[in-house]
Amino acid sequence: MSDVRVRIAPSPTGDPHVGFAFTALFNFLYARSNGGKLIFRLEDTDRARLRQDSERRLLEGLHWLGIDCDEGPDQGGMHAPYRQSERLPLYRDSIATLLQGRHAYRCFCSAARLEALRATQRQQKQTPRYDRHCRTLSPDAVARQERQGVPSVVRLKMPLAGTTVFHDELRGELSVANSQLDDAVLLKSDGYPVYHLASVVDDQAMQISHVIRAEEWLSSTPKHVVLYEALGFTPPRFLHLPILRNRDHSKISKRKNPVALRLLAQLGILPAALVNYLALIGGSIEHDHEVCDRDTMIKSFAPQRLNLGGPVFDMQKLLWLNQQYIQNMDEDAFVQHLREEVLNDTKLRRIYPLLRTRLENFAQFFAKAAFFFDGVQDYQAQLETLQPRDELPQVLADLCARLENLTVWTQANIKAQLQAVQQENGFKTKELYLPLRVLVTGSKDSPELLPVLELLGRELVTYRLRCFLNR
RNA sequence: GUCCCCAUCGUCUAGCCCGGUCCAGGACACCGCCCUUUCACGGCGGCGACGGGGGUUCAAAUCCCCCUGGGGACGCCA
Repeated sequence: MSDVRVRIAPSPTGDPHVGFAFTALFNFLYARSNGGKLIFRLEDTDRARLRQDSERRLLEGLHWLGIDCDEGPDQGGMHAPYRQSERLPLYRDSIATLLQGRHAYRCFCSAARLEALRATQRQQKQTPRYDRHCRTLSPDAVARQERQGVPSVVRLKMPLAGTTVFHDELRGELSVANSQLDDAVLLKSDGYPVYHLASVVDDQAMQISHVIRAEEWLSSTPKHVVLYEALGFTPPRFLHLPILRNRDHSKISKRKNPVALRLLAQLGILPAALVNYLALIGGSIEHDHEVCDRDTMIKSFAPQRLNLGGPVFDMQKLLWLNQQYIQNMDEDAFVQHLREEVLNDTKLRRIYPLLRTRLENFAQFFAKAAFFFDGVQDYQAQLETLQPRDELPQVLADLCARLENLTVWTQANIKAQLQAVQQENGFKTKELYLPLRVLVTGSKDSPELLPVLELLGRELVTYRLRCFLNR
């Protein structure tokens, strides 16, 4: 039995995407190849950005990928609860300890003041940083403000001099001058902890041995190390994973790639192929065995092999791998997959009302319903015959953004957005609906638009719009 | 702007730690040929990279420094 304990710790703010899958997979492989434990922890300390069914989707995403955790909110464990919103007392205790040990202080600065401060600093080309206005407040002054009910946060009192050194499993010894570090907020005025505090406290409490997370956290690791020490903890080992990129090398985004796991599934990607692909670009498998099953992956897993340059997410190679997997399926698996994932009853029943009046025979089903199944539509020729208005791209970009932010994906809500966009831009109904129909279904001859949009789902609709906008 | 990380074909990478076997190997994509009534699969071949400059050394993709380039962080978001 090993004492390796790693965690997957997403925040429930949206749909699980490939970056999440990449980090999750690496943690999974790390745990399984070392006989360790994998913990799922929900970092739900931001109630403003919290999305209702996000937790469920994250769990579904992991399940789809075949990444099973040993402890988590759905299955429990000896360090329950696994939702940070249910662990508030723990963070308050830590705050009390820090305050008592003078490692932290109360700050009464308003959001407006901080914003103004940052604006000036930016303007003067200085590093935006808290000016430590409240760091030297006298106990009396603090007590007075508290009595008056002025909202406050708790900040970490960073050492002013010296250097913080830590070790990254892939990069070796890293260090940063303490003078570069900010007095970060640890506890928000709503009583919820900020990521830095919550993750440090929980990683300690849950006896996490290795913090494996994306590289965007690398620069805040010194802060965490100071926190660990202020709390009297020994820091875990750190391993920072490169960030996936778009073709232009920017941080991967849904704007430029089909990143949502649900979308990838809709595009017909097998989870095993995705996992294989992520392991491949993550250096997790031996390069001369590109097609690699999970057991081999676990057996030959060698984190040191990981390339530190952020890999470009290459849909073409993913599709090639997917093809390999389909090719290697036996007859039963092939038929079963088609029946359960592609042409399942639920889907057919949803298509039924849209298509039943449009078929002269059942052979036409595949031609007329193809756009429900295929990823990319060949719309070019059809679109040209419509002679769309020049403003169409901007209008559709606007629409796309609106659809993305729609809280609930229903026909009524979609219609409201369509109408708003149409009115604001002075488009006739036909001028908007017809091109939209062609872009989304590949044809003018397709079922009623709103039900189609609803059925296709947000991911696929916005993906197809993006394909047009990025063309 | 400040700090941090990174750097081999268009993309993913092998090689780098322990310098010579590398005029740099594989995969995707692309191009050509073969197979094939077609297309795909498969087979064969082609195109294509050590970012630049200084060192160290008999010898550098490999070690060191500088530059350049790319990325990330700088929120009462994670």
